[in-house]
Amino acid sequence: MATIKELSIRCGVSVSTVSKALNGYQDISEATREIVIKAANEIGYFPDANARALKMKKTYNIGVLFSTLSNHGLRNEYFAHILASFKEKAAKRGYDITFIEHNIGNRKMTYLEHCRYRNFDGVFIACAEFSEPEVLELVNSDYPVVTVDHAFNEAISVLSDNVEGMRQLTQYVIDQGHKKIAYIHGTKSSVTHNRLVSFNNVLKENGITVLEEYFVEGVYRCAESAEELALRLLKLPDPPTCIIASDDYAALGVMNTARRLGLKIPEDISLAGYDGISVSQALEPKLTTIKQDTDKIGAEAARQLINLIESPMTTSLDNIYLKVQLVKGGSVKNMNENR
Amino acid sequence: MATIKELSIRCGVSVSTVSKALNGYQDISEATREIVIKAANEIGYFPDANARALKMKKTYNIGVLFSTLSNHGLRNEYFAHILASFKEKAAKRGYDITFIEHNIGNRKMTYLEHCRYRNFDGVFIACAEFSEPEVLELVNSDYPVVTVDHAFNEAISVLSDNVEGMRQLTQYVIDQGHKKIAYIHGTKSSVTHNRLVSFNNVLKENGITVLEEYFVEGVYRCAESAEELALRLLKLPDPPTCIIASDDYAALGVMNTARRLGLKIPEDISLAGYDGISVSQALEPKLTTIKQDTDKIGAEAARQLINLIESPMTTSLDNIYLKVQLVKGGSVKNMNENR
DNA sequence: TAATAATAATTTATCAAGTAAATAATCAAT
DNA sequence: ATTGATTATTTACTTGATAAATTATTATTA
Repeated sequence: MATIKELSIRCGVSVSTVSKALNGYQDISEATREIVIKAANEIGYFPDANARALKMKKTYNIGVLFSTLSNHGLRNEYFAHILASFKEKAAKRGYDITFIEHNIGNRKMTYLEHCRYRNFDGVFIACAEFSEPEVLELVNSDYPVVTVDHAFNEAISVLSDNVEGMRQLTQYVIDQGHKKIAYIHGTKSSVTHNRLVSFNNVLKENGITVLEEYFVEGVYRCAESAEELALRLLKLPDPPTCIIASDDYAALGVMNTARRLGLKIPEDISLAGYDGISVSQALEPKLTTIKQDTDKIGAEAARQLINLIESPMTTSLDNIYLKVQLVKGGSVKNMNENR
Repeated sequence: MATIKELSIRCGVSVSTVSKALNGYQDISEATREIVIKAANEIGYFPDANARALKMKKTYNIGVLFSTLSNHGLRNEYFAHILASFKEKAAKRGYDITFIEHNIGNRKMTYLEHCRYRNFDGVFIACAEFSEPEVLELVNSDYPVVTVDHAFNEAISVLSDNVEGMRQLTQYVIDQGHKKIAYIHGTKSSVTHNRLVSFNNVLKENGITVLEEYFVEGVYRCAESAEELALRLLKLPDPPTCIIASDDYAALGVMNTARRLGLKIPEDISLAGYDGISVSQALEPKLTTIKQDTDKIGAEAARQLINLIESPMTTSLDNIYLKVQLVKGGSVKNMNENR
C-alpha cells in the first residue's frame, strides 16, 4: 500500500505538504494541490486508517453489540434486518462497523474495554441482555450510544411505537368480535411491558375483562416456550377465542401447538403476532401481526448515532418512536359474521 | 484509556520494559514482570489496537464482504446464519470482524482498497456477485481469502457437498415414485451448475428422461422469480408431478403459485427445496429439502481463514466440502402408495 | 583481580499519518 | 536596497506501541 511518504517523493514535495494538500489546508498553492491530488488518484493512495486513527483520535468505526444470547442475534430475522439497514446507512455516512465482543482470543475484556481497545467512535447496541452489568457499563460510559428497543436515560433509543402498535392490534381483534383474548407476553422489559399495558388499556376502554389465566409469560422471541404456554391456554376449561403473542416467533409456536391439537386457524382458534417477520407472511393463513419497520429502525439508529458522534452538543438524547403498521393476515376470525 | 506510558510511570520502569514484560520477552526479570502485570490488571490496561497495528502490521481484524445485492446479504437467513457462526469462531481465535464496503462516505474505493485502508489480516467473502471485477480483484490480491459457495483457484472455498445433496434429494423423489420431475435452477454459478449436473446424473442412472420444458432458470434465492416459473410449469399440457427448486426461497415461490392455482401440496403437486432455512420447517406441510449446515460452514470458514492468515505455508488452498442432510418434510407425495 | 559472560533494563528508531512552529520564497511598497 | 506582508514549504514533534541497539549490573571464570 502506498504511503504518504511515497506519494511525497513522487510529487517532489515534503510529506506535510502532501498531507496539507489532501486535507484542504489553505496555505498550499492550487498548483501544488492539483499535482498532489492527481498523483494520489493515480497511485490509489488512501491514508492508513490505523495511523490516522492514532493521531486523530477518530477511527470512523462504530462498534456494534449483537450478542447471540437466547433467540437474539444475527439468527433472528428482526435484528438481522435492522443491522443490514444500519450498515448501509453508516457506510453512506463514512463509518465502518465492527462487532463488539467479550473475549477476543484468550484476553478477557468487557464490552467497554473492547470498545476502548479498538477506539470506536460510537456504539450501537442492537441486541443484548440489557440487565447485564457489562452492558450497563457501556451505556453509562462516555461513549455515544444508541440502542434498539430499550430505553435508557444515558442513550438514545430507537424503537417502534409499541403502545400504539398493540393498541391497533388489540382493537382490531376486538372489532372482529373477540372477547376472550389471551395474551402471551415476553420476559419483562420496557418493550414487553409497554405492550402489555397497552393491551390492558384497550381491553378496559372496550369494557372487556378477561380471565386472569389468559395472561401468561413466556420467553421473548422463543417458539418453544410459546408452544407450552399455548397448550396450557387451549386446555383451559374456558379457552380463549384468540391468542395474541408478543412476537411472531411465539405466534409460530402457538401455531404448532394448535396444529398438533388438531385445531384449525382461524376457524377453531384465532391468532395474532407482533414484528412482521417474513415467515409470518409465508404461512397459510398469513399471520395477523404488527409490522415493525426494520429498515427505518436501522437507518434511524445510524443517523442518530452519527449525529451524536459528530455533534454531541446539538443532538438530544430523546428516544425515537417509529410508526408501525397493522398487517391484516387471515389468522384472526371475524366472529361477527358468525352470529 | 490508559496508555503504556502511564503504566510505565506507575511501575517506575521504561515503556519498553512494560511492553516486553507484557509480551512475554525473556530478558525481563520475573519480579519486574509481576509488578507490571499486576499494575496492568489494576488499571485495566489494554494496548491500543491502532497503535499496535501500525507497528506490527497486524490488526487482528478480518474484513467480511457481505454485499446486499439482490436476495443476498444479511436479510437472507442462509448467509446471516453463516455470518453468526463465523463471528463466534473468529472471536474465539482472537479476531474481530468488520464489514468491507465500497464507498465509505464520499470516498469511492474498491473492496481491495478498503481492505488495505483498514489493514485487514484476511478476507471472508460470504456473499457477493462473484463475477464483479472488484470481487475478482480482491480474490486475486495477495490477501488470504475464504469464500462461501464459490470455488476459486486463488482462495479456499467452503461449501456444501452439492453433488451429493442433490443426489440424495433427487433419488428420494424418484423413490417416492415420481418420474415427471421439473427443476428450477438458479442463475448460473458453480454451485447451481453442480446441483443441476447432479440432478441430471441421477435421472440418467434411474433411466428417467424428462421433458426439456421441465428445466427452467430463475433468479437464485428469489421467490418472485420462482412464482412465475412455477406458473409456466404447472400450465404445461403435460405438467410435472414434482418440482425441485434450487433453493428454499424459490420453493416458497412455487408454493405461493400452487396455492393461487388452488393446487394442494403434496396431493396435487409435490415440491422440494434446498437449503433448509427455518421457514421451510414452519410451513404446513413441512418442506422436503436438503439442510445445509450453516453453523459448520461459518465456523469452518473462520477456521480455514485464520489458519491461512497465521500459517500460510502449511494451509492448502483446497476447497472444503461439508456434509448435508436430507430433511423429509411432507411436501413430496408418495406415488407408490397411490397405485 | 581482571576479563568475560549472562542478565536486565534503558535508549533510540520506527511504523504512517497529522499539525504547530519555524523557515523560506515571493512580491509590493517604501 | 530594505522592510513588511503574504504565501508556500519544511522541520520537528506527536500519537501508542514494538524492535533493535545499547548500556548497566551482576555473576562466573581464568
